[in-house]
Amino acid sequence: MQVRTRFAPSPTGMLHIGGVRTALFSWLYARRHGGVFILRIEDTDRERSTEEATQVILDGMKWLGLDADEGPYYQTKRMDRYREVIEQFLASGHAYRCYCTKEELEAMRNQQLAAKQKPRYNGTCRNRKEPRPGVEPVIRFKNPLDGTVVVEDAIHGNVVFDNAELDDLIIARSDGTPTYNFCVVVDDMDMKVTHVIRGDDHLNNTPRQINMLRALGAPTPVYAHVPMILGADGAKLSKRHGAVSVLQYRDEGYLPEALLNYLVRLGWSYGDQEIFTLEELQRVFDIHDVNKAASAFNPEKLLWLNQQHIMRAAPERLGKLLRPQLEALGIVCEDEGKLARVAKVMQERAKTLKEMAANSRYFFEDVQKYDEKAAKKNLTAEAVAALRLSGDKFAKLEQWNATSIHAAVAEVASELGVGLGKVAQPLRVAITGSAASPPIDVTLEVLGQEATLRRIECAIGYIESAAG
RNA sequence: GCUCCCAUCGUCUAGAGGCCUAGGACAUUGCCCUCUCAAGGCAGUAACCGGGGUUCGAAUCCCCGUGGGAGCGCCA
Repeated sequence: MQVRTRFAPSPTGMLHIGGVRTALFSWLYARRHGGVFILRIEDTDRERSTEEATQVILDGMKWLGLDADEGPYYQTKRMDRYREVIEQFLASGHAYRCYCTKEELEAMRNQQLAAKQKPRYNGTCRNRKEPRPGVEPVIRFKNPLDGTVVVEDAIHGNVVFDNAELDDLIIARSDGTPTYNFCVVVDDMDMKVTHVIRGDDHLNNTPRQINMLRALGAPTPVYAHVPMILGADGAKLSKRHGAVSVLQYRDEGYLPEALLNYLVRLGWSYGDQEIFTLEELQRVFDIHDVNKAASAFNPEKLLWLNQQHIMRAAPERLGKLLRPQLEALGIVCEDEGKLARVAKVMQERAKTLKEMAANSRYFFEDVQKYDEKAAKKNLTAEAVAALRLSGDKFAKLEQWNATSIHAAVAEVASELGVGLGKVAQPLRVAITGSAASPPIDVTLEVLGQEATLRRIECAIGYIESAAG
């Protein structure tokens, strides 16, 4: 039997990392088993669904590379089908019209709550024969009154629910529109979903869905209720830490494979391995190995993983991704070769592409302003000799590469009788404006001879004017 | 309130009764490497929620607490 999984977000809020992780698990499981991954947009709540949220889902999935084999399906386009099944339920006696008013329901609720009972519909209209004038009825599913439902969950094992705990849920509102739990059932059946992987906040909905599936004579899928993601403080995920659009991670300079790698390790592990490529994950991921407990989102580990993936990424690709980050800083560079060279020397010293861009300015524009502390320490009167001699030697270099530059710097140091640092640091500040950069030789190589000489002159001028 | 779920370092996790003096990773501290910043290497601090069982033996199995979470909508 072919595995068919689905990701079924509702576009009522922005797709965030919690949703992405369930999507990832579903996608991985389908890929691992050569199955089909379906994307379904659950937009039956027209009030709260937004075009923007739908677009974020689509763009986010695309950015992450979680490609769907089928869909996106939209529930709002399947209304005729839902009506058809409701009619079928009504005809078969699995559902009935309920004429209780919202006020009556509300009163019942309050009464039950006051009596410390679980609020449930009491079944008043279950056997009603005649309509009630003046009331547009809702349609309820006739849930079995006794017996138990066992949810066979791939993560939690068997979870048993008493039917007596369940009530007759509304499957169609008085305006005729179908409700969530019902639509899910019809969709999962029609789309032949074999594995329902979703957040464990849905575990309680599952027995109702199984009962409806049975009433339809449809097979029950394998369920896997994955634990939720908590905020860094252990509380519910909020905007402060992670409940933001996934696209924000792209804009902040995260690599999709890093975000995915981070999320997959939340509740899942494979020995002691921390860093995975997507190809590896597709090979080794198994939903049965997912933990039961919720886990807290840790931005620092995400940052570390992002850096690890940046270090492993191809410079050409990083260069392309660096470009928009630089543009956000007002730096335009169309030279892809140079962008790749910069990325190559910067890739093990940036946790995000955004940070890489911010620390790469000097490769693209002359130094506007020296870092105060760095200048005070390194752009001193004593440093002038080293700068001047370096400049002279650099000017004479015919081969401009790290090896020749390194040799020149070493010569300066030995001729002046000082350590390498006494030459490299002033150069670094002169060239980059700061005390931190890749090794001075590769930095200068990427920068180019002309700009190097210009900036050395500039720094000497700065020192002399500061002294005078 | 009722039902369901969950519980190992600060965080993510390994752990399927003896391999546990509880392992790895992030973070943190120190050291090494070093032209700076990183990266990397080495070392350190740090956990089985509590109580009862079962067993020769429990982080692992059972029960009861406690704590956290979810659901109980004409929301999804």
